[in-house]
Amino acid sequence: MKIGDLAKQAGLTAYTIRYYERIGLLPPADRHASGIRDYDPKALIWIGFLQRLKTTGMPLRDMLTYAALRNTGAGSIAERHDLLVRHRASLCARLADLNASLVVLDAKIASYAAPVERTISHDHGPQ
Amino acid sequence: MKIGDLAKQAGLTAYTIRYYERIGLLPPADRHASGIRDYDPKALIWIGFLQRLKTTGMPLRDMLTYAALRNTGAGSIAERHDLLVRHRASLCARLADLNASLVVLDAKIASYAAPVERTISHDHGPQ
DNA sequence: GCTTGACTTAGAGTTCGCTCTAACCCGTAC
DNA sequence: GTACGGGTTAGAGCGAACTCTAAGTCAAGC
Repeated sequence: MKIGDLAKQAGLTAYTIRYYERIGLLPPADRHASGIRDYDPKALIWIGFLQRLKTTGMPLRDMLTYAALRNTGAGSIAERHDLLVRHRASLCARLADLNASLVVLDAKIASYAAPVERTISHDHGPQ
Repeated sequence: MKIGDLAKQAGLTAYTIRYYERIGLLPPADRHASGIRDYDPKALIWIGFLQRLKTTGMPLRDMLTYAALRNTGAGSIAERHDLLVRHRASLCARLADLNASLVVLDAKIASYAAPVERTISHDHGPQ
């Protein structure tokens, strides 16, 4: 699987994949004789997980930490577990924050909705 | 109220407040005779709302649109309402996405938790 | 009357996460 | 055998949202 195919399937660009490899987020890919990167479809699973971490707001440097631990093998499982638990906590905090913001937003929308009707009936209404 | 006080109360820096004024997110502040910005405490309410929009992922340029509408007065209420409704939808989408990610994260954590216990009992456990 | 510290401005610098360019190579189809 | 559509590299550029610097002004306290 060439980099272009992997990129398409992952919803990334080839630039991004090379960038991830460069900073160490993806392991160096196997190469064809001519130097072209040749990916195992399993790479998609790892990339998918990275995308999850990303959408939940984890910065690349923390993903790097996680990736580095992963490369050290089973001995780092406890540390990886802890890292994810900490990330889970920050995700929950953000969820709570966003839910609170949703309430504020709804209140604001409601406060606009009523006056809009009044304005319409004053300015353009049937009477 | 000087810019430093406002900054402290809003949890921003004076740099950020001047930046917001420069790009049009905050109205030009009143000035002392000597040119120093003199804020009405009401500015805090507006800044607080901007921070809500920010934490819910609205980019500054959309806040600028909203601020510009607000400056045109009551005639823009319907538009402001629509802008917030659209933002609400994107917030809900993000909440759904994050909740889904939380499930994935929990699964991953669970998959680590079991092996960790096994590892502990093999390597350092009482038996 | 001088120091201190907060203010002013324009504009440069920083961080993050890409995104692209330039210059090159290489295998396949026609 | 050549054009094309990929691939390769190092490194520059970008957009967002600040963050800070430089050079200067000014008011209050000692």
